[in-house]
Amino acid sequence: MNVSFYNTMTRTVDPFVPLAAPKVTFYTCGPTVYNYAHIGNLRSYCAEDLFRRILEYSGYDVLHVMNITDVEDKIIKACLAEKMTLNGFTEPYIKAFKEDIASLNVKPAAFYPKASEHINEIVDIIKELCKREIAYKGDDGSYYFSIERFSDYGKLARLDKQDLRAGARICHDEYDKEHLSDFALWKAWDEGDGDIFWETEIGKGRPGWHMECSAMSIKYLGETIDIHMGGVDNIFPHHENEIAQSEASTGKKFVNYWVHCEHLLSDGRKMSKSLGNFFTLRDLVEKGYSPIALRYLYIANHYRSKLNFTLKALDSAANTLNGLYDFLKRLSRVKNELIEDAEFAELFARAKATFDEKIYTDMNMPQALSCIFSMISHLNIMMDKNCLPQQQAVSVIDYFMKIDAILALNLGQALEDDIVPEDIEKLIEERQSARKAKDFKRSDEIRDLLSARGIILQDTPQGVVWKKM
RNA sequence: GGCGAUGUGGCCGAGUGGCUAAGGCAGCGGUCUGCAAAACCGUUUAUCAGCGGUUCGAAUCCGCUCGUCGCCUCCA
Repeated sequence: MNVSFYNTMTRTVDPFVPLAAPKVTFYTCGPTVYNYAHIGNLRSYCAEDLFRRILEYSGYDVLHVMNITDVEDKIIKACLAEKMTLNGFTEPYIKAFKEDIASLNVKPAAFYPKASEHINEIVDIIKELCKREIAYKGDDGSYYFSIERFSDYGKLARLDKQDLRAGARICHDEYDKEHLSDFALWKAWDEGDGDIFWETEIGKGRPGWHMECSAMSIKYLGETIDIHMGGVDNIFPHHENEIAQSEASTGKKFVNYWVHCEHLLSDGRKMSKSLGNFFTLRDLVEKGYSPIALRYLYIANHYRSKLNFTLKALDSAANTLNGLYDFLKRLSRVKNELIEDAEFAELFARAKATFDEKIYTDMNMPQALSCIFSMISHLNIMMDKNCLPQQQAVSVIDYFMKIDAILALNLGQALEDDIVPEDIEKLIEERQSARKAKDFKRSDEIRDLLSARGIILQDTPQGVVWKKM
């Protein structure tokens, strides 16, 4: 199956052709670690994870690198205010970030390079850009990239250089640039930076924000990579600048495919603390939501559409997820003998083919899931009629386990045999005896007792089944 | 101010020229049950922000209006 997806550079859905199949080089912009990630940030990381998992599902071998921005204005300010070292300040947030994405079943990247540990690589690129006379040193000792001297500037965001200059906001503190839209590659030290600086061949200071992604992408993945992904708000200036720095210094194309994830809104607005619609994953977990329900909410919506987050939508996602678990449990209890059923085979094959087609066409998870739910409904009817053979139920379960490599919704957990404490087993038996004897007072007592322990009983025609609340 | 995106049933959201506008959640009805619950089945609610236009035909293309969102120097 051929994979295709929307490339921001071409603005079309393009067939994916990697440089050296089956290997795929994949770079994503990571967090700036001065705070906890919010659920808008996390949406991007989940979309990237889904993207990677789909590529792997289709047979590619993905080498994923995600940078960690640990040198930046806000970080420096906070560090100095709290009188901490850079690492001392950022490490807890890096740890929290990795915990957050792990709880969302985001696969770890192969490398998480930090800006602060790649100063040499950054300086080398700046030196190269100076040698090629594309970068210049300002009077303050900072280095800037001249967009005038890079003819392709603006090709990703489709901005015109003339407009950029005309539309740029007035900058009061950066007189040293030749043009307002030139951006900093290296920021010379000033008092505001305290003891956070590096002594290098190009002077005392720190890297500009855009440099790290160019340096790390080139170092870990090569001068030209297959895919670079991130949030839409990074298209300009961040990704545009990455292209400029990288291509101007190597003379080669930087990235073949650019993929961007849309924003998350909260209650129809941009998230902000003052509106009370600002959430971190930790906030939601405190409210009793499972990170996997949030993951479901993310992947059930197309990555290029804005997603309107509400607690009601998250409730809905959690309910749907429980429905999936219930369905799998029900399948696992099917014990019928094999009977020939051409209808099932056709239904199942069609659902699988549709699912593949949808995920491989610009990662259309909403439609892929839609076809899965239609199949579930058919299979439930077959189970209602007692005409789904065990062998087929098992093959459906196997399939769900297989696609969970993409969905990562812990579907396997639904099938794990819960260990029933003996006393619960006994109580269930006692209740059944009481019911037979029509001692409903006692049977209801037991039901309430178990309910208080978080056990829900289901009296089905096939017998009593229980599940945890 | 400049550029761009978007507005689909109670909610979340697919669908970008043509079968009866996916799917999920909620609601309602039913099956099951001693009664419930859970589970499952069925199902009500949309002509697609408003107005105008193009077309044999539009949610889907064009124009205007209104709302929301994003980018325009470091925010996923």
